[in-house]
Amino acid sequence: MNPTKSEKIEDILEGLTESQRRAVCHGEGPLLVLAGAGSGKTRVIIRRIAYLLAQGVDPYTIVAVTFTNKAATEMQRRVEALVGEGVDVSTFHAFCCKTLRREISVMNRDPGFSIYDRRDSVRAVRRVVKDNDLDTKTHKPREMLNRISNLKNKVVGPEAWAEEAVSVNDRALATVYKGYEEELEANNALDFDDLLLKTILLFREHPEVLQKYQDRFEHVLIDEYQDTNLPQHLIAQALQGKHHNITAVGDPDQMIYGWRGARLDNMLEFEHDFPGSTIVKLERNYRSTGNILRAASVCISHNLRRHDKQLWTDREDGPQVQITQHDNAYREADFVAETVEELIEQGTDPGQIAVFYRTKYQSAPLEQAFGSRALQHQVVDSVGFFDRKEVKDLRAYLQVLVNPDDDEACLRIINKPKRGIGKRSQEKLLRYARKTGDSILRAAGHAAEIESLGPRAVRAVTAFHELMEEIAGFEYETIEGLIEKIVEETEYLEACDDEDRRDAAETLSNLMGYAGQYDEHHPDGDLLGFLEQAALVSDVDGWNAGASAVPFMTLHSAKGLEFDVVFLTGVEDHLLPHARALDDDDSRHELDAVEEERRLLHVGMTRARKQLYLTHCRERFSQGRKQSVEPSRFLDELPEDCVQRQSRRSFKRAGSASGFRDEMDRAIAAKRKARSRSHRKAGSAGQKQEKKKEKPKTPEGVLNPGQRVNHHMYGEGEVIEAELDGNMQRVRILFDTEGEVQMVLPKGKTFS
DNA sequence: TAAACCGTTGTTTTT
DNA sequence: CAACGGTTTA
Repeated sequence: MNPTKSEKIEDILEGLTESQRRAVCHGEGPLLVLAGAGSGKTRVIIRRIAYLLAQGVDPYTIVAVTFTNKAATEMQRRVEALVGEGVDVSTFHAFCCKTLRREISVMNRDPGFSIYDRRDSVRAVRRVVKDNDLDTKTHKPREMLNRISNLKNKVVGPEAWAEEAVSVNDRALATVYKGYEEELEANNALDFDDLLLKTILLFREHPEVLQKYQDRFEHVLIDEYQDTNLPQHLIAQALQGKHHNITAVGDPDQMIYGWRGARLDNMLEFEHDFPGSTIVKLERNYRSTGNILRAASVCISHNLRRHDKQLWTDREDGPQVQITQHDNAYREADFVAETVEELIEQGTDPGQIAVFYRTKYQSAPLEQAFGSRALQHQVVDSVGFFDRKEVKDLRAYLQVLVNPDDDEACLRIINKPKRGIGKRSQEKLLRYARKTGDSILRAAGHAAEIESLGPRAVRAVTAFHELMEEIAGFEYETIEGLIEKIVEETEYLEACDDEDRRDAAETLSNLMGYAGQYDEHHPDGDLLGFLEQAALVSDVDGWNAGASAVPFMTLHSAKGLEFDVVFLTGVEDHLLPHARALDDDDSRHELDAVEEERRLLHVGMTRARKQLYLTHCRERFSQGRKQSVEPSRFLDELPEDCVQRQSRRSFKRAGSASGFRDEMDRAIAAKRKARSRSHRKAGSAGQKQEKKKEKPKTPEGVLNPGQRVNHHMYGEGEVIEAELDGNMQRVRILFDTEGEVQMVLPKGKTFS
């Protein structure tokens, strides 16, 4: 057509192999790309979108789906860089959310719906269980929600389940399921599963709506197809129903969300579900060195339920995979920090090193070890941030503004900060609201008419209602500004304990910062959009990949990423594979569960380009007790020629009960020393400390505000703030030349 | 009847 | 080790 077109297409195909090209240039009809780890699958999707656009396809007719928002923005950015125009890329949940906001009114639901996270859902289920006079001990809300979620993932609604339920337990579940759905509807809320499910129902019950989308989407592209569940598969199927141009990319060996309903069958039966499909296999790995790739391939080859696939590389062998054993998690963390320090000194960019673990709580010792060496790191855990109580409180205020029917949110904030509306009054309010069919907020407006409320409660509830009216009337330019106003108006911070206030203030200022970013990037965004984004974040979304800091993340979050150097910690039985995968009381088969854990390890290993470290401990604290642990059974399966095994255990000195000296020992010793010193100095001060509530503001003899320090990297500076946090002290130091730095040190440790 | 207190519980991974 | 639920206190 025009002269730049063929140039563009040449650019787009540049550097691609034959099979990658076949996928990128595929014409009409369904396409399945079976792409092994590191075989360039994301690249293939991006180039394929770019290729379609270069062919003159209207971006509006393309829908692309990724696993996380982060991957979505990244994909959009990279397509734009190639072709100069982007397409809309989102996650399944975000896509469904957008669609429902537009269309849900045909199902007689309000488009301003709230999105409930797991915690909100558990609370709702608990209320339903109680309302039905069921015992929360025998009918645990968490478990019931899990079962409900599983049913939703199988597209089994409450009515269908009620027909199937025979046993007492199952019938109770049917009751709760139905009640939970009613509760959601009354609150005008959808849970995560509903975003998918209601979209399916929308398409099923309103063919005219479905047709609109089928007409529109000439091309449907989906990444990480191995982790899609049944509802997602059905949505994909529905969307491609007219043009049949679906591209699904994935790797069955990287399916790690089976517990969330991911179905390998979506890929394995792709040809059946999408007649006339083409399959392209990508088996060449461009990412990892030979040793890493071979070790990972051998690892995954131990899975029985698997189609054989041989990944190959022509890259050099590189260093062997290092497997090290340590005494405990602190020494393990110390080893990681020490090695990272060496790597950085040798010129490795900290952002090209990553630390993975199976469970989030494993991050604590690592943070400590990195903090004490002043190594820049970031714990990738956005969801954790949005789970903080201050953040959830403020979000609930905003949520009630947007959706006054949301009783869950309203109950959360009705007495936060404390304003004299206790449990009893809340119950009365709730009962009244149920009776009249009003929301809690509306009921609060008629507090005086509720006979059971005493005069004091009536005053408190009315005051709350007036406060909410006031907030609803706020004029605001930015969401950041709105949050600030709410914090002021509610005197939220003033009501916090002295001890918590600093933390709360910091959390809220982070929230405002986040809101500020939203304001900036979404000039015409609204509160609804902000809340939606906050509700649908994934952990990695908050990771600043450009920062020169070592990311710490779970193996699940690591999917789709790659780094030069990878540390995989806690490779122990009961952690990886996790204990929950080893006991078979679950409905899922034990073998399946263990194989999923093996895939998880495989995902972690294949993230590494050049160097891979697998670490495990002899002992680990779990449930507050020290327990001896065994190396992961998976480690035995690795081929000896690719790995180097090493014990990094400390030897106990003869005659000494505490032979090895690690950070903990040193910290304890320093603390003892400090205490005895303060005993001498302040006489009874030490005894006071033994009493219940006398938390010392700053640790004795360690770092105190005002103190001058000298750090081996940052030089001289002054301590601004120091506070104890469990076994660590968090300090803020203003360095003379380097500016303000926050770090976490083991209790009792100074660095000069 | 609100709020502080205490014991028990259950602890993977996440859109 | 936290969050929740029940119990005591004021």
